[in-house]
Amino acid sequence: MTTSTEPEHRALRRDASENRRRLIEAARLVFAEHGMEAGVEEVAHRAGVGVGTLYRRFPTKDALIAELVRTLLDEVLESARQASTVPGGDGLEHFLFDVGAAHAANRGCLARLWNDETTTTLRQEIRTRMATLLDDARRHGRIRDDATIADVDLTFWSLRGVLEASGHDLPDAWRRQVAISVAGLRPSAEALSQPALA
Amino acid sequence: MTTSTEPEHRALRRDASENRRRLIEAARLVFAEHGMEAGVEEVAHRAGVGVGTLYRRFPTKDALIAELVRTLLDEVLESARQASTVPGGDGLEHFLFDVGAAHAANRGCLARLWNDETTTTLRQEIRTRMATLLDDARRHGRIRDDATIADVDLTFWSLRGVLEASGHDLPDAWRRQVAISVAGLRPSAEALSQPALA
DNA sequence: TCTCAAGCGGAACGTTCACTCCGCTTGAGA
DNA sequence: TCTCAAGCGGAGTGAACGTTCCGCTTGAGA
Repeated sequence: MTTSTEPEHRALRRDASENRRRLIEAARLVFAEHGMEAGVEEVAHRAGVGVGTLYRRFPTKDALIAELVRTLLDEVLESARQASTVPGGDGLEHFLFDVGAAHAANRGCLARLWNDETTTTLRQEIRTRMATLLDDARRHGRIRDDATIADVDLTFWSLRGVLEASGHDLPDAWRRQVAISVAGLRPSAEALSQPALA
Repeated sequence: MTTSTEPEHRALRRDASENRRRLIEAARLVFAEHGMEAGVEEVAHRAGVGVGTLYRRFPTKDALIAELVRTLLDEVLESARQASTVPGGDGLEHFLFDVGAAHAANRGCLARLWNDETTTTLRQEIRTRMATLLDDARRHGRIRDDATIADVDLTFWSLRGVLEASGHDLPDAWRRQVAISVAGLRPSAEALSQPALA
C-alpha cells in the first residue's frame, strides 16, 4: 500500500530506517500542531535526531512534506477501495467520513494535498474511484442527480478550512461539517440555488 | 462604518492618506493573489511607494494584515445589518452569500479572520447579530431546529477552505458550497448523523 | 573480532525577508 | 513666497531558517 520515496538501491541500516519512520511521524505531529511553517529543527528534535539526519533521508523540507502528502493520499485511496464494498449506495458517505478522519489526523499538510506535483497519478486513481462511488450513490437515489465530482472536491476543501480553523478545541467539528454537506447533497434536500461546477 | 487604526492626533497630509489607501488596496490584491507570505516589498511596489512609506503607516506587516481583517469584518457586520431587514426568515441565507462574496474578494487574509486579537469586540457584535438571524430563520421554519451558531461558523470556515483551494480557476465554487451548506441545514433535509457542536 | 560504508549530530553558511535609518522632497499654514 | 514638520525612497541591518559540511560513531558482513 505504501510506496517508499527511497530508491531501493540498498536497504537502510536498521537504525536508519527506524529514524526515517520517526521523522515522518514527528513531522506529522509537529506540522499538525504548528502548521507547515514549523522549523525542520523542531521536527528533527521531536524525532530525537539532528537536522543532518533529517537531510540524509529527505533532500529538502518540501520532500518531507511530500512524503506526508503521499501517505495521506494512500489512506484516502484505501478508504475509497473499502467504500466501494459498502452496499445500498452509501459508499460515498462512508468515504467522506473516512477522508475526514484521515484529514483530521494530518491537518498539517492539507494545504499541499491538491497541488502536489509528485502525486498526480495517485490523485488520478482516487478521482476515478470517487466517480464510481458517486455513480453508485446516484443509482441508489442517495445523492441528488446534479451532483458531480466537483461537489466531492468541495467537501474535501471545506474540510480543510474547518480543520485548520477549529483547532484542538473542537476536534469533532469536521464530522458535523461532513454531515451537513451530505445532507445538502441528498435528493430530498431542496434544489440548490447554485448550479454544479464544470 | 470604518474605524481607522491611525490615532487622530493630526490629519494626514493629502498625499499621505492617499498612499495609505493605496497600500491597503495593494495588500488586499497581493495577498489574495500570492497569500500572506508575499513580501512587503511587493505590496509597496504595487501601491507605487517604497517600503519606508508602508512602515510609516503600519508599524508591522501584521498591523497591515490586521487592517485588512478589520475592513473585512466591517463588511461582514454591515451585511448582517442588512440581512436583518430581509423578510420571511431568509436573512441568514442572504447573509451567508454576502459573506461568501466578501471572503472571495479578501481571500488573502482569511486565515487571520477568526483569531485576530485586535478585533474581538467587532467579532462579538457580528456573533450577536448572527444569533438574531438564526433565531429568525428558525421561527420561520427556514432552518432545522438543532442548528446553532456553531453551524454558521462551520460555513465560514468551509468557505475559507474552498476559496483557498479553488483558486482563480473556479471563481464561483464558493457559491455552490454555500448553497450545499444551506440546503443541508434546512428543516426538510434529512436528520444529521452528527449532533450540533457546543 | 575487525573493518568500513553508512549513519549521525550540530555548528556554520547563505538566503530571504521584515524592519530601520537617513538624507532628500513637499504640502500646507503663516 | 517662505518655512519646516511631515512624508518619502530604498539601501542597509539583523534575525530566522533551510541547507550543507565534516569529524566522530556504529551496525553488519566477512
